[in-house]
Amino acid sequence: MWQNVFVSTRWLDDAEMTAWVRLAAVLELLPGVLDSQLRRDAELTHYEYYVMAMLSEAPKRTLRMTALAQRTNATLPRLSHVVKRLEDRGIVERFPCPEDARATNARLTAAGWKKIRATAPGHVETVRQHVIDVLTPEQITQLAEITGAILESVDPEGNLSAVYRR
Amino acid sequence: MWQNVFVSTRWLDDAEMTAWVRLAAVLELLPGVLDSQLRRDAELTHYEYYVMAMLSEAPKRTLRMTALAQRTNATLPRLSHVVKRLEDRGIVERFPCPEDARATNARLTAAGWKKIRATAPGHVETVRQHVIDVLTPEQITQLAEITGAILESVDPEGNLSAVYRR
DNA sequence: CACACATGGTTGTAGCTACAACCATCTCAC
DNA sequence: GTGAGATGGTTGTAGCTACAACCATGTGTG
Repeated sequence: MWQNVFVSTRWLDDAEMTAWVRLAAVLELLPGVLDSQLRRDAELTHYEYYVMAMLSEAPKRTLRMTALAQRTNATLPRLSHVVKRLEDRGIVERFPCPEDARATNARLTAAGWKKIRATAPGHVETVRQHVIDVLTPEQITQLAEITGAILESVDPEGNLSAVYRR
Repeated sequence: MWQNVFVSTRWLDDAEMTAWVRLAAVLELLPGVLDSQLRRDAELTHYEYYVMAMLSEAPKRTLRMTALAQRTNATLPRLSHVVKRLEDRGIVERFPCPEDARATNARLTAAGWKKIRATAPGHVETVRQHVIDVLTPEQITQLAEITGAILESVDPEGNLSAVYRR
């Protein structure tokens, strides 16, 4: 039975294998690069930065936990732990949602707002250095198309952010 | 001074931002998808699978720890921990390198070889489903070029595998 | 209006990774 | 040949994520 699966498997050809091996390497290496720059310059993980960035763009710098989890591509438990730590550091604050007693709102504090404004330039520079500036404008467009297609298969119900939907 | 940095920052335009946000989402979501399929079907993380795959392709299914770390894009401490666990499970075995008493060789056992042969078809199918088969042949080529460029900036000295060098 | 189920969120814990400290062996200049 | 530094690898530990269990509130059906 395994033999049958084995022989019927559609293995990857050379071009496919090259693309996949490189993508896997990016998956492995790029997060570490982003994390260590943010860690060094702002004592922040990339995910923490993303949480702050999403809050900073929201009305009143406030979002419900569920919405924030969607925008940051994370599960609720993970977000909950992270927000607790950010709260302990005075970067965000949590308060019950008035319209729905089950829900919790997270808001960026003044200190958090100041911190992300100070951190953003260095982070953007890192993203430019390792991703944007090494690609041509055509490749930027291609990358958006390619990642869009991958995301549709990884998150078919659109559970996550609408940011990347096309 | 920060003001100066702030105003001189080259922010991302719309096309750049779209590409980056989507890539960041892929970075966040795809590893989880790969991990959970392998975890469910073979009690393996994606990284453990990769370690086994690299060994399975090597002469005598044996590699030195340093070479294995390079091929799997990992640090030596990380690899050391992972290999110890795989050794406890009877999937790999370690023995001192005859030519260099400092070095250690890792070898895939017969059980490990059997396991990866059983696991590979399902994993390849997952990679096809979420990456390869959602792209056109042109996009596969573009993806290889794009990830190649990113890897050159992330790993400029070529410390890691030659697999992705062009 | 009561019950079942869905939704929103938190908490406990196991397991993996990063970082630093450490040890052993090799290389080479003198 | 010996001391200094480089190389190869392991181990300890702090911190983050995944998963499961849990609780409170909301919603809909009879």
